[in-house]
Amino acid sequence: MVRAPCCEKMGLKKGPWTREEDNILINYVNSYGHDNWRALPKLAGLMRCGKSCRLRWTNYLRPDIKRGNFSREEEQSIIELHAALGNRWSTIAARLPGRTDNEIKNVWHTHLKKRVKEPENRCRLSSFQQKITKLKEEDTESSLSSSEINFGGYDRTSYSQLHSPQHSYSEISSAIIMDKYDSQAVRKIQNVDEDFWSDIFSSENSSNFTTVERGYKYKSSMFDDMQFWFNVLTRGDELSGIYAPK
DNA sequence: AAGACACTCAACCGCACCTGG
DNA sequence: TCCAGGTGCGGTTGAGTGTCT
Repeated sequence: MVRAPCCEKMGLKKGPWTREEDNILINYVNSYGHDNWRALPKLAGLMRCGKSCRLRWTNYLRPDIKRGNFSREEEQSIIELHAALGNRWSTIAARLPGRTDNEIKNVWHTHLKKRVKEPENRCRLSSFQQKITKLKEEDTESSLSSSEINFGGYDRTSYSQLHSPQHSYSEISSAIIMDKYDSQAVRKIQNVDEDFWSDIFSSENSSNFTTVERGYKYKSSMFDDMQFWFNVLTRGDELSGIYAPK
C-alpha cells in the first residue's frame, strides 16, 4: 500500500512548536473540534501535517492534561500496570487521568525502569519469571491452545456483560481462572480472602479486562495476557500473606 | 570556565489497524 | 472482497538542559 507522503515531502514545518502555532491549534480545536486531523492544519492555517497537530494536541495542548511531576502513587501505578500489561502505554495512560502515553513512556524509560531493576525488585522478578517458565511448560504438556481458552464458560459477549459494574471482579476472575488452571498456585488463590481480589482488580489493575472485553484487535486472549495472570499469581503469594485469615 | 557526559522530554517515524467506498 | 485514506500506537531520536570533572 502506498502511503501519502508526510510533512517533509510536502514542504511542511517540523520540529518544536511555537507559541503562535499552539494558539492557532487551540483556537481551531476549541471552535471546530478535531473530526479530521488530516484536513485540520490546512483549515486552521498551520504549516504542519495532521499527525503532528494530533500529537501536539493530545500530548501537550489538551485542557485536561495534568502537568508537573508524577506523584508516588502514579509512579507505583505505572510500575504495577507495566508489570501486568507490558509496553501498552496507551492502556496504561487510560488508567491515569491527565497523563499521556508519551509522558508515561518517558517516565518509565527515565526513572521507573531503573527502579524495577533494583535488587529487591529483581529478586521478585526472577521468581516471577520462574513461574512463567513453569506454567508455560505445564501448559504445553496439557496441549492447551489459546483458542481453547474461554472466559470461564462464558462467551465473549457474556463475559463483557459480566464485566459490568454490577458484577464484582472476584466473580469474574474466579470463573475464569478456576475453569482453566487447576494448579496448586491457583488453588492457593482460591483460598485467598475476597479482599484479595478486590485489591488485584481494583481500579488500578482492571485495565487488563478493558483490553480483553473491547475485543479490539483481540490480541489479548487470556493466553496472550498470561503475563498478567502470572503477575496475579505472584502477587497472590505476596498478598495472601497480607489477607490470610488471622 | 569550559568541555564532556548524562538526563529529560517533545516530537518524529513507521507500522498496524480501522473504516468507508 | 479489495483498496486507499485516516488514525492510533510504540519505538526512537535529538535538542535543550543539568551535572560532573
